[in-house]
Amino acid sequence: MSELKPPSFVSAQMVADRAGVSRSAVSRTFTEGASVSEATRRKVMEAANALGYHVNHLARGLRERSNIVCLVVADMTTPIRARMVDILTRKLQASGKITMVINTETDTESVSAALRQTLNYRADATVVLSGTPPASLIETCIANGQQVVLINRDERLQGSSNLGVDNAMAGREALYLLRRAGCQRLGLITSNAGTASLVEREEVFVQAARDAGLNVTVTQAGPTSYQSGQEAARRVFGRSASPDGVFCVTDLLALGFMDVARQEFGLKVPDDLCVIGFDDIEQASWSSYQLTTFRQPLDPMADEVVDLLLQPERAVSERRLIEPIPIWRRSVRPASA
Amino acid sequence: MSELKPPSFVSAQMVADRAGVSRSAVSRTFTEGASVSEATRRKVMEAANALGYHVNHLARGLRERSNIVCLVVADMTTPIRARMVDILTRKLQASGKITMVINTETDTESVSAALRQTLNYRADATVVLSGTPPASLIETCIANGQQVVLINRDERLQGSSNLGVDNAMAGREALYLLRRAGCQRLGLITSNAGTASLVEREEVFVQAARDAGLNVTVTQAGPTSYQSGQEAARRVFGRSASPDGVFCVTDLLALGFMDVARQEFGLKVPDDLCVIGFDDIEQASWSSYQLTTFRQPLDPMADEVVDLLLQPERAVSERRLIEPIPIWRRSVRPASA
DNA sequence: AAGGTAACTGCACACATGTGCAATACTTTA
DNA sequence: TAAAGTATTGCACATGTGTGCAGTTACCTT
Repeated sequence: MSELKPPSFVSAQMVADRAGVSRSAVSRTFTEGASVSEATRRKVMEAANALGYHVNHLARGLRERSNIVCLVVADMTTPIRARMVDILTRKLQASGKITMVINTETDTESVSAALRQTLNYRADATVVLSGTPPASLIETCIANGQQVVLINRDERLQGSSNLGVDNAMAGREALYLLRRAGCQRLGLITSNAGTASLVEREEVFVQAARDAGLNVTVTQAGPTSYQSGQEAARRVFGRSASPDGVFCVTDLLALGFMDVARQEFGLKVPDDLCVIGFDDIEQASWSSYQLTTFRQPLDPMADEVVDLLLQPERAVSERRLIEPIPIWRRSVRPASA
Repeated sequence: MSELKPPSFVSAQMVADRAGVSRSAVSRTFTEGASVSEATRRKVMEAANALGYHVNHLARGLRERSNIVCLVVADMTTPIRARMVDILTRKLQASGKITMVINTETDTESVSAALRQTLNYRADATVVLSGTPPASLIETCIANGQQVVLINRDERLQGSSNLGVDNAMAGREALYLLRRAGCQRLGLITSNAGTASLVEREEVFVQAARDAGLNVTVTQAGPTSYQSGQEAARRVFGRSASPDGVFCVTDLLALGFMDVARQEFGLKVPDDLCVIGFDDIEQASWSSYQLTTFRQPLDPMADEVVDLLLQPERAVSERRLIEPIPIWRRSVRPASA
């Protein structure tokens, strides 16, 4: 569409001409461990600085690894996602990679387009934070020698590395905490996202309750957000048999739920109502909330991702599970009254 | 350090061989508007799909524009930054660009490294969301034909496009709202970040108050965060002559400030204390806060950035100012009692 | 001083692409 | 049917690197 002139960058040849050496000398000057005499190196550096030369990583990427890692992510404004992107880009950078962010919707078509971009730019690896990539494209990535790491998507896709938090543990522990607090009528709040992680937390919680002879009212609101949490609370407390202990599969849901429960229904947390979330986003620690929750250990997870990328042979297809960390705050009573 | 084999991608030559045509034919098949017969195009597409071929954008980037845009950003977990990154990546993608995110600290050394990466990857353009890039590097970028867009950094750097919100307007309006609410003792809460934007909001507010014959107590806490807002509140209300109306240069500061004022000092908002923020992050609208604030119109700003990139001739060095939108909520009294 | 060795340098190739130019195949017109 | 015109194709070049290989230089040892 646009016939824009490409930017005119300075090439190694120009530097070589100015320094009066061969282009190879320039290349070697900028290559770790290559053999160049101190004299030529100095001449080259001088010319390079004068001209403002910077090695072209695109061209370099033609011969060897591109050092590009693609990050496929949706819902980037969600606090937990923002933190993950932050930490990942940081750690990837620190290990010499550069991050391309592809912002998708969670629908498959959109993710497919993202995966194609990954291939177009010859990324060494693709990290998928959200959405469900189609198996066929994953295979293409892997066939081309790319590494694929899926985070918190537990669809087992052949050849990709999987990494996620132990949702089952959170579901069981949440139930334990609520029971210990003496809650009689349990509730579970989830979104309609249908992500495997969310579903797993829900199912384990409900099953564990059933095993203990307790019933759970499941409420499914809209997308994973504060507003959905509010709406869920209005639905839950707008009728009889309202719960006195709820597990929200996400902190955002929990915070919206708490606000409506307190402000619109006059409930006291944790006296009348105990609330547990999941993620440990920053807002959960704010003094208005003090939400008991499970922290996703993002730092160790990101470390694990970087490790996988640096040592591809470690990339077993078996799923790596990381334990979430229970964060005890004041939205749950310590023991039954 | 690592002698990792580069991924083995399928090239246009392989497709050509399989389809029994020349490599040019393959190239033209994937080039908009090039001349290829329907028959060969079909043969090529078939071979390409069978092999899983994807055009190498790195190689393409050698001859023409790379379509890469670098986003230099710090404090990515801040809600306002996360939203900006989200919106920008989205819009850039929609206009055929791909985004490289470079996560920096705000210190100059770190930003310099980021700018060098930009040059290494032959980005068409660099968008700086945070930090202050050194003028010399900006010049290098521009000399190489790159476009540089600085957002909310009003250091006027020669040749770069500048874009930001009208901080002065917000400062003046904040004062007006507080005075109309009948506030007598004004306070201003700021961070120690020292960003030009923050400083400008502060100075305009203080000056406007002075012009009206009012005094303002300025409190400078730590970095721009909820915790700094809390700390500021403890400092402010822990002594005599505490304010009954404050302008916090950032929503995060305002929310922390409000929480401590209400929970630790028993103040009622807006009855005893009026609070105004800036940014309109999502949490400002949460029912626990209902913060009156000024919205950064991120969508129009991002549109403007994309426009600038697509029409470089529009990139005047003059600064583009966008008006923040006053968002009226309940943290300020509508009129004096 | 001769010979051997180690350090350095430059040539040429490979990497994957887009396109100008000339050659060829096909279609239309007189 | 021939000529003229048009659509398609392939060659070869250019883009900027890194590196194997061979050739050159400097230095050290005997």
